[in-house]
Amino acid sequence: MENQDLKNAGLKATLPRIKILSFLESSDVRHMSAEDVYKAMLDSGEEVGLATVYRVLTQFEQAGLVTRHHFEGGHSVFELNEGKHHDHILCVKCGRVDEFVDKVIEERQIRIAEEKGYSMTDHSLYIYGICTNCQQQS
Amino acid sequence: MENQDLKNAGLKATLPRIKILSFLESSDVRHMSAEDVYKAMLDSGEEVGLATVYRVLTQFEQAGLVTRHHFEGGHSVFELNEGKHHDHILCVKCGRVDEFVDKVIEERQIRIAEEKGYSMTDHSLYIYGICTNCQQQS
DNA sequence: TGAGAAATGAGAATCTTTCGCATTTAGAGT
DNA sequence: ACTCTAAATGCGAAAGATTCTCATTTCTCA
Repeated sequence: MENQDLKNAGLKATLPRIKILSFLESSDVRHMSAEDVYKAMLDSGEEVGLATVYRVLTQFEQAGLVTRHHFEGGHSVFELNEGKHHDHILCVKCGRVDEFVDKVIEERQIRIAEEKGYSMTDHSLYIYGICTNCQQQS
Repeated sequence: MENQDLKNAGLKATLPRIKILSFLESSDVRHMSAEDVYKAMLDSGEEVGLATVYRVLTQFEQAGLVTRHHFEGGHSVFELNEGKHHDHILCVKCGRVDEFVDKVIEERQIRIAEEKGYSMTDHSLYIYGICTNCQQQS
């Protein structure tokens, strides 16, 4: 039940939060902008303000329920955290997105932060390329 | 001479472009937002519009003279392309930026792209954290 | 069930970036 | 050097994303 997930995260179980969380969990699309979520709320007849969507997503991020990605074009997308951390590799032609995790890279990043005197809070790695399908076409 | 650099890049050698390029080349700060460049122009008494700064930086990017980075907070910074590739580690409190290169990570990335069937064209890696100075303050 | 704290909605505000258009300028040809 | 035309600029307006303000509503838990 979302109700409990929210409380565990230290958030009051309010209607907008429940609606948004359950929408994120039920959607097949994994990466959504705040606007996307807002529209989905309206479409399903819920009364939720855009400002609230932003607030809630930001809280979810801080609570570790979702991850925020800063893609090109100056807008962010949110992704539900299910399972473990991962990075992304995406096709510059068709937009396909795959995920991966690499222990070696994870470790090196921590090492680098240490060397530079930083206390690492987060990191983001995107590999851009052309996927198998698109290579065969051109 | 900037004049020739611009022509080589296929751009008319106009006053604003020359001013901006030579400013980028002479500054010790390597990462600057459009706003930073704009202010610098005003400070040195040049009459350049903010819109022009954006246009020029975008053209420079397309011409390969600078690289645009999408940092957190929804604003971009530009960096003059000199020398070799590198990644960035930045402080989420004060905005300080450091650079690094890690052979191991570079190699792993290529390997991962291969495994996933991608032909890698590019990649971006940002580590976020709190720098030495900011750790001591709070 | 009621009080107080926290959350929400709606629109205004902010911030970065882009557009539209009248005016100016670089650069090829004379 | 001089002129002409396309390209570039400056300015303010506009757009898009996100945040803020504050009056009103909703949770929580005693």
